[in-house]
Amino acid sequence: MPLSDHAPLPRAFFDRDTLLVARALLGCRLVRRVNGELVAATIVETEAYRGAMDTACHAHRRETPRTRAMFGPPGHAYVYLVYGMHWLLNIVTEPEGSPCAVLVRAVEPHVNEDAMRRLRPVKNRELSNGPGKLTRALAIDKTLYGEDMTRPSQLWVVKGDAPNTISSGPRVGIDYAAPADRDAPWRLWITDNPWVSKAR
DNA sequence: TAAATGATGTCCT
DNA sequence: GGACATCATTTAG
Repeated sequence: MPLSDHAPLPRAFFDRDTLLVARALLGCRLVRRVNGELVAATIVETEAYRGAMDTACHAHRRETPRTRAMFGPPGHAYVYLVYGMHWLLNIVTEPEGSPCAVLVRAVEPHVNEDAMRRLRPVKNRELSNGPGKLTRALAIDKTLYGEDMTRPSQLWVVKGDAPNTISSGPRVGIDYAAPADRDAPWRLWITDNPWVSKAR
């Protein structure tokens, strides 16, 4: 890949309405440098978590040590553990003080799929068709909490091919949220992409 | 200090 | 379709 393809998306890209960023991220490439190797995967599914007013968002009550990154400037990673075993990757959006983020729910291998398979040795699309699966395949965990993803050091995002069609629906696994937030179609995916996670 | 609870994945039937 | 693994974080007491 030419060097220009490695230029990270700038902070301004993330400093916008979260739903807009969640859309714009589809087709972009998540780039990871691990063990001296470069790996890239296309983002095919995202979810928008829209801050204090969104009862599905971890930051809707107040700032806590865990959610600190979401209150900070856009373009940083918000990584956390769910169910005691899975790391999930979010990218912080909107200005500092507005605790919003986009959850990356599924990716399609693009460059160096072998490295991903070594990190997560499973068959076919099981590799990265889910939020906890892709973090395993890209070696993303707590050590990347708060990482500045606008710098090409360990984890960043580069422009990709814009998808033809985008589909949307309710977010997954947020039964605890208020009905209006549960129903909001803030889960976005590339229509018909086979790497999209299975809906509940 | 203690208890409840997940922005999930895997294995079993 | 359902059970359950597994633990950091949060919230209650």
